Amino acid sequence: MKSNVTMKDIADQLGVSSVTVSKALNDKEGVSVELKAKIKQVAEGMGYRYNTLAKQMKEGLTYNVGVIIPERFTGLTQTQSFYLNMYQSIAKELEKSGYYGILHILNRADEDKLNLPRIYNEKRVDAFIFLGQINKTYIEKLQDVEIPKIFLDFYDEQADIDAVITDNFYGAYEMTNYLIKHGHREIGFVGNLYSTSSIQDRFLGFYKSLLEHKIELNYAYVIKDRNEHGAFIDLELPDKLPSAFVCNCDQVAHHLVNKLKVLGYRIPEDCSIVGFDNDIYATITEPSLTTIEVNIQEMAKQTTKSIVEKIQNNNQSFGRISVKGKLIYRNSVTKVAER
Amino acid sequence: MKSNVTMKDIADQLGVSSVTVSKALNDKEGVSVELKAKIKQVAEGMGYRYNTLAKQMKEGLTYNVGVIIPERFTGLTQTQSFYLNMYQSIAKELEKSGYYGILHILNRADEDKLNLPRIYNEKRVDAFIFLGQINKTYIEKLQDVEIPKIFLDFYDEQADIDAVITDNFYGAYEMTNYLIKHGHREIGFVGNLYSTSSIQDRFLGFYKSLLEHKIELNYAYVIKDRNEHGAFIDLELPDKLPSAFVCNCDQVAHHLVNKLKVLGYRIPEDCSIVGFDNDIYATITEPSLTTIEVNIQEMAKQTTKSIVEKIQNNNQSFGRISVKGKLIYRNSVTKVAER
DNA sequence: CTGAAAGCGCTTACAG
DNA sequence: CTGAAAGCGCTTACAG
Repeated sequence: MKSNVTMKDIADQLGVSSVTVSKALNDKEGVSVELKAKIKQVAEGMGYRYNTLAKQMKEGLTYNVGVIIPERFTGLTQTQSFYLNMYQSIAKELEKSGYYGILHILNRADEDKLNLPRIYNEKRVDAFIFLGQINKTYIEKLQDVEIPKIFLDFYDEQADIDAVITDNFYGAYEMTNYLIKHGHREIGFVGNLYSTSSIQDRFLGFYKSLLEHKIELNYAYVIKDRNEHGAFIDLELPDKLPSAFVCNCDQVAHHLVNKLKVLGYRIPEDCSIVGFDNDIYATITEPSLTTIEVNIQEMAKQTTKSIVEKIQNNNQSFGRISVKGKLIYRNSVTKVAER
Repeated sequence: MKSNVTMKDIADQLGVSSVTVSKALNDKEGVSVELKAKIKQVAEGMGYRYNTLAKQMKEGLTYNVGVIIPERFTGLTQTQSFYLNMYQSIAKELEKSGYYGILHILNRADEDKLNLPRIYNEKRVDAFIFLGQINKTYIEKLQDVEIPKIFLDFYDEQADIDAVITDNFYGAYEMTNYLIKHGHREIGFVGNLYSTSSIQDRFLGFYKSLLEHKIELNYAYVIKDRNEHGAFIDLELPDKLPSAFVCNCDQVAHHLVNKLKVLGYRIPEDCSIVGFDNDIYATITEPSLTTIEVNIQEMAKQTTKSIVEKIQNNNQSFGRISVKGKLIYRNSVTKVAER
């Protein structure tokens, strides 16, 4: 069980050349069936482990993909398991294709100073997946990056970079339709419209539903949930509450429900509330939240498929892929009360 | 900005040798200050990126560490962000030392069939961190693995493999002391004693506290929380409730609180309950849970430091490192009621 | 201070 | 079917 057994060692053992050993172990043409079997058997016996580095060097490919998550989405504060779950799914999918995902947390300083990850400068990865919205200026800086890259869970219209996103627009649209079907006409939205493209699109889907139903958008009902750094802020409620709120995510819906309960409102009797994401906050909220489930696995699958294709086919562009979510019906919505 | 600029290209550009370029870029001795500056400048100008593969191959080291998490700890079911958080901390720490963490989810089939991860057979990693308890037989199989390895968050007495764990024993001991100080004499424990070493140690810390206070252990108060596959089961409560329960983790404490509330008990007035981990379940439970905070960052730091040392110093052994947790006081404990 | 030579462990043409 | 030669992009002695 020596650790540094090479093909040459196996070759010497059998009195053949290392070329033949290479062919045999890789199941390539040009080795007799018997010799191939013999070689494999000896390799096994000698405890041979294939040295990927040599192949990588020959090809100039690492078979690693960098997955970059901005630090602000990863705080050790309980939340955001969404991104880690996504990373996990990606790691699994990549492995199926013979690739490996290297996680890099992009800290705020590097993001501000436009420092590219070291894994890039050391040629440790063949491509990048950016998971979670990054700064505008950093996105511009990415023009310099000469390997394939994909945005995941956000996109940028300026930069011509392929993206895989959840169908935020349609999800919020469907959700709002659902509320309207329940008689709601005064519906608020909770989220900072200038924070991320996801929130923006969810807002626009919400707005589209209002437009279709000829319901006027009341900006007094649009409530900011976070500051420009993405940190949650205290929710400022309007004097008069709408009969329902569409929240841009479950966590904020959770905050809102708790805040309203403290103020003496009953949910959903006095106010219906819906979330987005179907993360842990959807089920721990009392009442449990009607929400949109993001299809993490499908998103990971699409992302992996696309990035592998880009690596193998000359970085071809595919544009933007929207992965549909699914409406999950729970207990935070009721028919609008007669007033 | 050609992508495949090599040291040779830089050398040719300047009419020097690639050896000199190598020395200059690595800040080694033997290049004049002016030439070094010149070389660095030209490298920058040509968009040179260092090719780590060549160095890796020369050294026979990848500077990658495999982090293995058994699948059962990662289910996409909301929970277990603990392990992913730990992985994230490890990835960060490794990067500080010039290493990168490759996540591999060990699925049940591979675990049962004793298949070693492909990253091992392809020599893609220099060492392994096993995060979360694995099968006994798989642990035995690890004897064959000829690179450094560490167990994280569990250990095995048979296998002589170094481990970093949270101080389960002392944490539960302290917690139980705390309950006893509040007048509790009838205290239950919730957890399957045969499931993991963590649960066992927490139980034993709990038991030590009872012994020290001359309180008899009542097995009717020891409640199983999961089956042998680690899946949670329905909690079977004793006919007469103790005045307090030490739960082996926050999630189970959360279940227990909810179950007792449904049965009409008030927490903590009728029964005090404490958890372990200080994960999201500790704060979402109503009342919030008094618990032990596991120091994820410190554990990640110790693990990384140890594994890097093992890689660099001939796999030297360091035994077992216990990282102390911290008692977090919340609202799920009260003085025992007079009966 | 500078560089020619050899080598890390494979694979890819190409020749026999 | 089998193998000698060259090369992937560096670094490490060693010589000048």
